[in-house]
Amino acid sequence: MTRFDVMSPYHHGDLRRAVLDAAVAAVAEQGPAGISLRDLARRAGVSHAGPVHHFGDKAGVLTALAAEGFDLLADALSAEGDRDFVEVGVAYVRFAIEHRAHFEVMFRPELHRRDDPALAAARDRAGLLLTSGASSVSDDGMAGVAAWSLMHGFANLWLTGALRTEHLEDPDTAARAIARILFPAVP
Amino acid sequence: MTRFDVMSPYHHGDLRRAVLDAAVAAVAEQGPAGISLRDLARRAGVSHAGPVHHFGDKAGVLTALAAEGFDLLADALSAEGDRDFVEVGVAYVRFAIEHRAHFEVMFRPELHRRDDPALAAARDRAGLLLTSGASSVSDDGMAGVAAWSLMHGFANLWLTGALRTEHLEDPDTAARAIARILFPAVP
DNA sequence: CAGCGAAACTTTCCACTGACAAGATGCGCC
DNA sequence: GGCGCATCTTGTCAGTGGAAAGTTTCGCTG
Repeated sequence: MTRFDVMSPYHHGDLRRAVLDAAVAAVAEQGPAGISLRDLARRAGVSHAGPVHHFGDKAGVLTALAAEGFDLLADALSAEGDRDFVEVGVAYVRFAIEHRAHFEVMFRPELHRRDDPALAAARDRAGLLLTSGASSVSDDGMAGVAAWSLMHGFANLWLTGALRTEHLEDPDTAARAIARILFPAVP
Repeated sequence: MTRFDVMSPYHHGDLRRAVLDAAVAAVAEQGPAGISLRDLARRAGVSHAGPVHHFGDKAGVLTALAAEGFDLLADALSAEGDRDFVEVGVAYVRFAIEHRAHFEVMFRPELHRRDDPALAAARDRAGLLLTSGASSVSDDGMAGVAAWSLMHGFANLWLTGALRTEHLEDPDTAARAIARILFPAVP
């Protein structure tokens, strides 16, 4: 970030990335509903209309953030391979917690443009990895829906704090435990 | 609602209820993030500062809505009895879809005051019904967490539209199908 | 290397929102 | 009958999203 001494107020360098980073920080601090486009501009060090050029409007920022999130999720899932579904499920929960800001925006369709091409592509890529992992277990695809629902629900309940009353250890082992309830047979 | 001809602009009659009803309608139309306190006031037919007296601020409205939602959920769950967990799970999903506005606000802690007494009481009541239903199946309580996660995740994925690609019939039968995967033994 | 068009960012402006303060009204209670 | 207080209104202010128009710099063409 040597932009303050060498660059003029125009041409930030990589404003798009700076705004997305600022959005991650802002969402982590105050939730997806509390973010302000002008605050993102301030964090990035540009005027309040700077981000508009790259994203169009506020929904554009969150759309880009969601697309980036689905790409990161697909990376995290494919890194786990397709061998054990339990570990894929644990990776899903770990992603939701480590990339909380992305995850929260990804599943808020009212906050972004769900027909955005980049978003749709990233979402389809992650969706394929999710369903293919458990489709081999059953035939009608319901097992895949159940597996996704289980891990998605646990991640959501954990993030919203609904499970804090239970004496759960870390989310990793808890996620593994409930995944093993659904898929007890590990070859 | 005969207030327009008999009542003066002051003393609405039941403004608290009118604002909550307006909030349900507004959340259903544009999501929990898009609602405006002034719009709720307009829908209820009062000035823009009318609701403040009853709810304090915007978070107060959503807190009251969340508390009402947990009460409705507890009613729906206890109406199903505690005999078959599968049917309790189906009732959970049905509630999420039929009372979508309530459900979406209930699990957005950043939108309301989570330490509100009425909200905490309603949430604890519903939480007790949720965990007790499946705790008899297992011993360490993990089965209860798994059951809640499964139905909560399915409801969320259904509401966000993430499952629309699959050729699922109605949510009721789909929810029953995945609940039976987790609890195959129905006495 | 000059200049020209487009991209990147700024400034200005408007309608709307949340929150607060102060005022107006009418219900209930003595 | 009048007084206190809950209820609702009006007025105001800072902050926000978005659009329009202006300014500066990049990069390409000649």
